[in-house]
Amino acid sequence: MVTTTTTALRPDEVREGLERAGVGRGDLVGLVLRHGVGLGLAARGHRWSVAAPRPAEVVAAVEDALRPRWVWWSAHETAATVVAAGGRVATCWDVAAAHRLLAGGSTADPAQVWAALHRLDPGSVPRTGQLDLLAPVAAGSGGDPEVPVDEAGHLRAEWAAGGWARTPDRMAAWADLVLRAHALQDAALAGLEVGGDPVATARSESAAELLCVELGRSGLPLDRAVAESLLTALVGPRPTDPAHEAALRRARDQLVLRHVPSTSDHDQTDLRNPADVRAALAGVGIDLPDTRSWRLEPWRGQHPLVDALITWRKADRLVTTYGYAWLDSQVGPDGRLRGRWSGSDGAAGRMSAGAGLHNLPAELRPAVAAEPGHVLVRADLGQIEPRVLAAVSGDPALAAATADDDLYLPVAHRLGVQRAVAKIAVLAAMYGQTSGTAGQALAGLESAYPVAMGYLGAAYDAGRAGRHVRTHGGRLVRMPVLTTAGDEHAARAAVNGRGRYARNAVVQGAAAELFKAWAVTVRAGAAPLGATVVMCLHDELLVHCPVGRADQVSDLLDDALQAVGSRWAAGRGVRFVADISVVDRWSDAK
DNA sequence: TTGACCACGTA
DNA sequence: CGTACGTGGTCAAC
Repeated sequence: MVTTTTTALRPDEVREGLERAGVGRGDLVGLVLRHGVGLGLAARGHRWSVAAPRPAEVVAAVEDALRPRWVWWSAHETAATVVAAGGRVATCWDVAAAHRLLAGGSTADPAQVWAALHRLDPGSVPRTGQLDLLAPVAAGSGGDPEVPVDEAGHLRAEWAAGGWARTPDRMAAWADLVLRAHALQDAALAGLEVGGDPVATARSESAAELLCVELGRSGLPLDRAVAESLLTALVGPRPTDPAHEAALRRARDQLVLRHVPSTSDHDQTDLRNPADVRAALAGVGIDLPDTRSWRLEPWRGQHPLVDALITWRKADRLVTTYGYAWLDSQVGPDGRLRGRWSGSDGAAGRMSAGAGLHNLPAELRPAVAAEPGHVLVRADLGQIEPRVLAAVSGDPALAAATADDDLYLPVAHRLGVQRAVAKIAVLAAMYGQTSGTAGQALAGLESAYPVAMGYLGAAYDAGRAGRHVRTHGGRLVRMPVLTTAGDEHAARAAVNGRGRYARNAVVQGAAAELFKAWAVTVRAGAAPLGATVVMCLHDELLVHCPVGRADQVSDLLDDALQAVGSRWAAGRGVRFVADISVVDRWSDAK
């Protein structure tokens, strides 16, 4: 292996070096960088270290000329610098994302990943305290501190804590390490036995992490004036100062409290305290185990307190979570709502987002609007979970049903039941519902779609037994270790709960993989159209684009789905459908 | 200050 | 006795 380390290269010299090493489109290039310092690169047995205050410019030069697959420890760390500088790269490998796929869970820092790839005990990963940071050289655990791997085979804590950027040689070595991590991950993923293609999943998940960085930076376009007027209509005027805010709050509370009988201590009733609310309800003869809205709903009209309370809850929710404070803190001066995006939070690997992006109440959605000269192209996957079940289980009968735009119609026909009954039964099967009216049709499902039901049953059994499961694309979903409570009944419920969790995870997780593959394919095709993905919501995509590109973006959304679907579920004969519409406001669609 | 619980919005 | 997430409220234990 030839190894060269050079410092103080210009961007074009770096590109030339990579070209001479034979790096072309899609070839792997390990990348680490630190803004204000420089970057390390590694490819094909070579390493480079570049002193550059704006390393993103070097990345951009290489991207434009060579379009490699960038390999980084994590997009959130490395790509953030590139994206912040306005840069854009096409493809990548995110070691942290690949690790979460391989090993489950959410922790994926370099030292943990390295340990897992070398089958070292995660608990033995060397850690550095603050004192060690002050004396970095002393923190090593044997051997040459300029070698990133210690004698036990772990990454050195001092390197992992940021010391990798201390010298040019270290940056080059750190870039070389990330390439080695990739090679081990690639081999491990290729060896998994699942229905899908784990290496392809890792690539898709990597791009999704990159998309998350971009989503966090670009944000969701919001019409501030509309948001402002919606809030005024829903929760009242904008408070002028804290005293005014408190007065408005007391006035809102009073609309409920006046219905609390004076026999009880209604001055003491705190509407935000469920125990107080429960006591107040008891005072008017309504004794409930809790005060959840669905529990209150049947009592609507029985006593004015209940009605006032339900109304108050809704408004208070909006004021506290999506009120003017939210608008002021989360929406930038450019009218963009920015949240922190995560590519695979939680167990099943769905995307998640902060700043209320994923639970924006329907009432506020009219405020999500395209900018002047632009439109939003909205697309949501139809009946995604049963279609995914057909794909991952390989059930030919259920796959045949996906030929229909409405999958529940052929299922209902086959079971000899109404569509509504069929739908409930299918959902019940996927989510593990045991109570309710699905019983009869559920039995029909077992005989009509034995492969699909067997797939769900196997996941359920694995979950109950505490065995981890893998999704179609290869994600490990870990089963929690149950705390052995003394109560026999509670223990049984916990075991069954874990079974439902696993049953749901293999469907929800696979759907998340398909969705992300779709989203990143759209991302790739959107760029040349001047379009950007601005929202991902489990089965729904919002793309912001110039008015004149709307038709092309619509086609892109459908084409991408067909391409991804046939690759992701090759040979399974499953059809995926999307409802696509061009709108000015998010709320205009459906 | 932190973690538990409640409650509720989205899929 | 469908699952998942994020957020913000109160309360009890620090």
